[in-house]
Amino acid sequence: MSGTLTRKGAATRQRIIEGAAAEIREHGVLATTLDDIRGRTGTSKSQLFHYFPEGKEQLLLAVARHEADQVLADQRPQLGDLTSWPAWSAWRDRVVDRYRRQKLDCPINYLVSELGRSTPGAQAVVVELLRTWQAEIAVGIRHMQSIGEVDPEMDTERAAAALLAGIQGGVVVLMSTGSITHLEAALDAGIESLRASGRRHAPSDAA
Amino acid sequence: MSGTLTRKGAATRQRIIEGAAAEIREHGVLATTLDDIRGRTGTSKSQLFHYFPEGKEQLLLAVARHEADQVLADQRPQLGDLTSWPAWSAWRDRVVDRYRRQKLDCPINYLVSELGRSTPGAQAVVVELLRTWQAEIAVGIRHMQSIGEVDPEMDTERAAAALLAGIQGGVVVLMSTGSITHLEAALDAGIESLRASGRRHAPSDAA
DNA sequence: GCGAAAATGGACCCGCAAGTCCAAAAGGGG
DNA sequence: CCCCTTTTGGACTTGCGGGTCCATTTTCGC
Repeated sequence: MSGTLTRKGAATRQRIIEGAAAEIREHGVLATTLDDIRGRTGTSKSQLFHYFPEGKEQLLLAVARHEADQVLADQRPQLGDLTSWPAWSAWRDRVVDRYRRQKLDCPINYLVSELGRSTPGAQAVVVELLRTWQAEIAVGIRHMQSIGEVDPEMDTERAAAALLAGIQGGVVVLMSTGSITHLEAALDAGIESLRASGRRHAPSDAA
Repeated sequence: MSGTLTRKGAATRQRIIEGAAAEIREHGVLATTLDDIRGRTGTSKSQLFHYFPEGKEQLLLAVARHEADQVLADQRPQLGDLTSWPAWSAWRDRVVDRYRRQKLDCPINYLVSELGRSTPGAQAVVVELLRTWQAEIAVGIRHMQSIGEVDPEMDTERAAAALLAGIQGGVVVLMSTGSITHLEAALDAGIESLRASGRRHAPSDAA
């Protein structure tokens, strides 16, 4: 893997990343060995090191990037279209659904707890994910302010941060206990808080 | 370790747990080996297995219990006394402070992501911690309802769940990015939401 | 103080999983 | 069709870390 990459090579590389991601989702990073990945993807040890010369860490980082992209992709298009209360509600349902389906894993959480500490690269991936996520929520809030549905005095970034924190915490609780109610409660509370601020400021019936 | 445990033995056992906890807080579970613990606590391999015959997992579980207790202990007495808005504020500060100090680790988070999946015991520890935590918050909310500071119609458990999720998420973000603003924002938003509900329902000046 | 039980030291074993190596098999441009 | 590059297979090495064992010392009830 010195610059050039055959069509076949690129496919293999991608297969490795996706296979590794799946394996990790099922069994956790800790329990996932290169041999597991090798077995699942039908590749050989040399291929793993051919495409990821720096070893496991590099592979995990690639997986992390892939999963981080996925997290946001799974919220589209709703996340990019928070322009009415029904739209917010649709996004809320989308998020809940996404995590309800794959309750066991959170690609990002292990990322933080295992790679994050050691690898600066992993840190960066997570920071970027959270930054983007929060920014998109903030855009939505600002839009609601512009149409008079949210208190214009509200600190947009801080509100977005609180909502994002609620989501993250909801996911953590989901992973810990298997219960999705915290995620739902956090999302509902966050959104309701936005609506309430709007009603307080300029009571326009928005339902 | 067959039932009896000398005074000295008990001390050693405790030293091992605390040393292991510290080691894990500094370097993460993944990077902590029995030899690290042995070195740090000035013990020998045989002692580790003497006190934790089932091996590393048993030791980690003991550490988990210890850390879980610590989490709640660090919030006392404020957590048990959420009886006025200043008290809520004091608790909020206490939580923020606690996590500001040890930003790197969250004993519970690794617990979830690494032990949780494999060990049913670890799962139980976390569930219990979250349950207790939420219950105490709920008691605080109910008290505020009883003195007319929070909307009596509010679903107490759900509100407590949302607040708890915000905290957890704030901690996760802190660990990922090193920024504590999310934790602060989540706490502030959650508490403010409670206060707002009270003002809406029965506007008694509570500042 | 004496003997049993507990506590300790540390050498040793063993398996697993990351990483290395080389040689063989596509693949693909000219 | 030829040669060079990429891709692949899989055996092998190596180190690390969990776990075992036994001999020795300390503790403690009587």
